[in-house]
Amino acid sequence: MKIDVIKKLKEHGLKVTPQRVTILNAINEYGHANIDEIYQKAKATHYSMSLATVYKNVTSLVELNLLKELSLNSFKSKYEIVKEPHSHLVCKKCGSVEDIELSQEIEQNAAALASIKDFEAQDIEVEIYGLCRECREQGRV
Amino acid sequence: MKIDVIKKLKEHGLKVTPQRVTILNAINEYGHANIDEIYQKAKATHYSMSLATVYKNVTSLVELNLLKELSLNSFKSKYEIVKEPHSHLVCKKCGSVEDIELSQEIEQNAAALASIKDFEAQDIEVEIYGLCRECREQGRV
DNA sequence: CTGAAATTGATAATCATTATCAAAAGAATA
DNA sequence: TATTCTTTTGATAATGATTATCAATTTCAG
Ligand SMILES: [Mn+2]
Ligand SMILES: [Mn+2]
Ligand SMILES: [Zn+2]
Ligand SMILES: [Zn+2]
Repeated sequence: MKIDVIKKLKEHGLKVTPQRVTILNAINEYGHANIDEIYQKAKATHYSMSLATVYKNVTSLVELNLLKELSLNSFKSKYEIVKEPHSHLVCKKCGSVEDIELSQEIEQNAAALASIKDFEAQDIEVEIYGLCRECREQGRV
Repeated sequence: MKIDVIKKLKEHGLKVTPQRVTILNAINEYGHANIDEIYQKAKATHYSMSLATVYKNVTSLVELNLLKELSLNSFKSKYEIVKEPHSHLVCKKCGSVEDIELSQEIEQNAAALASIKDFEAQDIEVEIYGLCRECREQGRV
């Protein structure tokens, strides 16, 4: 899936720097990537890329809601480009993350329960932890 | 809710030390607590408690599935005593965590979707992020 | 009770993230 | 295109969080 990164940056009032474009493209290629993965891939394209620049940009892009952070048990947070709401399959062994679309009933059920508790629900995170096919096949338990 | 901590420890083959008992009681009182909260409360009961001891015990208790870790966006992980599966309301402002019981449809829906992707689902995490009543009332946006 | 094995507390080492700041680059404007 | 103002970057220092180390202490099975 191709993303018009430059347009996205302008929409959010951020200057279009080659570093930012590279970082967003790196995340987009991975689908879901942690800071180190982003840094490594971005560095391959843009040699002078600094780790501090990756941190700073990822943080501000999350605040601007252009990136979404996935806080995972046992692994460093992964980041993805914000798109339609969806859920994730997370492998406990290798940490891989895959998108899935959970039915909308859940969102509704969740929103209803939240309001009963007088809680203003804003977004729902669903992560299914388990083992991916590759890890099961390789007997990595 | 009272928990028989000593019994739990023995069941999991861990030695019953006053530090462990204190740590588990601290978590139980909070319901959901991060490392620092556990440390502070435990220290109040057991003066010589070391932060390293809290880290070591929490880590091993999570591995033994006696504690569950909640990895949250923007806040340090919180820990809770493992009980029946349930979901959480997480306030983006104050970080408070409250239990809710989502319908079982979700578990089933999730398990079904996971198997389609050839993924062996083990446990599901649902966090609803938003604003708690207290934070809304105090106009903390 | 004893003694082997596990645990603890103190703290050093390591790893992750944020802060600092001078130099470089983006973009608005003339 | 040149000027200027502001943001961003890269290098690295500072801070914060977590893990490792290890001698002393404690648990608990026998
Ligand atoms: Mn995703
Ligand atoms: Mn809970
Ligand atoms: Zn895997
Ligand atoms: Zn709140």
